[in-house]
Amino acid sequence: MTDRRGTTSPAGANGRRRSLGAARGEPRAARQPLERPAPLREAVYDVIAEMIINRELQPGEHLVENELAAHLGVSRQPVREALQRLHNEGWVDLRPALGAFVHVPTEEEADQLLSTRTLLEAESARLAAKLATPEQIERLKELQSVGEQALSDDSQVALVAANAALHAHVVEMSGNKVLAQLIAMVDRRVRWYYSPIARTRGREAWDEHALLIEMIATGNSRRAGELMRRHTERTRESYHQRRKDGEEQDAAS
Amino acid sequence: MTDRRGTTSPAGANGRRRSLGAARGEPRAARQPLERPAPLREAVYDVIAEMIINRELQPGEHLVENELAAHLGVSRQPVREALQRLHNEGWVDLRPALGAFVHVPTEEEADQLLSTRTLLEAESARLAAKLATPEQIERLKELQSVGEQALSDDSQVALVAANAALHAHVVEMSGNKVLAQLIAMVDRRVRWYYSPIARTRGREAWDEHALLIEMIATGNSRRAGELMRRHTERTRESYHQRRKDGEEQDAAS
DNA sequence: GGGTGGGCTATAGCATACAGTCGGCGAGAT
DNA sequence: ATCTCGCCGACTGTATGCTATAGCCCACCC
Repeated sequence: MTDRRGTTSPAGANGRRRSLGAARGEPRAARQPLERPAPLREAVYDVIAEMIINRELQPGEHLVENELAAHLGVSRQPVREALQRLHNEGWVDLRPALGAFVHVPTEEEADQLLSTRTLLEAESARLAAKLATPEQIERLKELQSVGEQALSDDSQVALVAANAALHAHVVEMSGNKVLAQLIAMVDRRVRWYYSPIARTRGREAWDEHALLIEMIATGNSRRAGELMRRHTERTRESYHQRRKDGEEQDAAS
Repeated sequence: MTDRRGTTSPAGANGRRRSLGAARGEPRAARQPLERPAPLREAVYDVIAEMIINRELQPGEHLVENELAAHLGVSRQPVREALQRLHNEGWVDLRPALGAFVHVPTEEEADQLLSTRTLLEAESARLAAKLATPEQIERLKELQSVGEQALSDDSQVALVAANAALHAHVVEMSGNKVLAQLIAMVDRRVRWYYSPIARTRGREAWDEHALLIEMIATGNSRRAGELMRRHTERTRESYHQRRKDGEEQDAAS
């Protein structure tokens, strides 16, 4: 200890774990003085969450700390911390003395997530209609046209992104950060469950969006909330429908 | 340390924990429901959360890992993991390279938590009325009388506990685990904010409970939801009222 | 042949060690 | 006297080491 200047060998502990830096997209060559360290655990969290969402890690799969650490080029410590956080947010189950397993979604859970989301999103729309500023409404309309464009282009990826952006903006307009936090949590998991079965509802959904924006713009909070409720409710129905279709398809094949 | 399980075992490759296994295993069929070691991090989490709730740790206070670890007789590792979880649940802020600080509640945040709670609790009451079984309704009435008893005894502690138990049971009756999880999260923080300012509303609140239970028992979901909404809304109002009173008192003193 | 217990291996949980960074404080310069 | 710069202590972030446990395999017993 206290070997600050004198004995610090310059050769020790330098180029390591750079691969992760690249993985989380750090194209900068020059550094800014204000640049925060950005803890490794954050990067690890992002990577693992990503792998879970796009099914690189299957539900039920055992996540071995050593493997992940080796794979990512870091020690077990940041991996553990990332797993903790993933656990808190419902992505993985942590069985004492056994470790982390990718959470296995159940149909019941998906349904509860979807209906809870309906509740929260409807409230956010209601509040948004109450508090909307002209700039925010303008922004909403922009996002709507982005979605329309994606629809014309028939670009699923862009459509999903536009949809998320629009909903996120409504949530932000509600001004309720607690609500926003809960929606963010629920929403990500919804997307995870939902993704293998269905994509956006397309035309129909964006027509509903247009109407919703109209209500928000005119400050009709009651109808805005109601519309959003129905809107997300339909998404829920389409989830069940497509899941059923999927089963039938499975049975047929 | 070493006050947990007997940790002074010689690292011998042969003399493994035979004796302990036999002692714990006992004959057959006796136990082993799910006896798990219960990770240290859990215990640490509970202790720290408790300290935050009852103001042993003041808002804004810097939580130094070493101090906590020494105080609790464990290493920094479990402490760090507990802090992670506390961060995810909004109890502490984690500033990179600076460490953990007890979250400083703002009035805006308290209000948003209270109104979000209103939304969630109302929904849980609505669902509870829809799905209630006779046994659950019976249990509700029991809890109500426990509350009435506490009211007669003028026991604040018992009253708070009874109130929490009743609400928790309604939530459980809703059958929606996602909703329950969100409410649990929001509710604990509400209690934290609320506790220094106000206690339960007493008589009034329990009259409202009685009516609510009536609606749940008769399966009137619409009115049950509405009642719960008003019920928690009044709690919110009383929060603002008492906070204002407190300010005036502060100014006067 | 089937059940049972011992031992082995892999892995989580916890502890310790090390390195980098932040903020403060004081000595020296202006 | 005030400002600046470099040193220092403290603490976090990361890595590594150690130990106990869970689950499995196989040998052994019935």
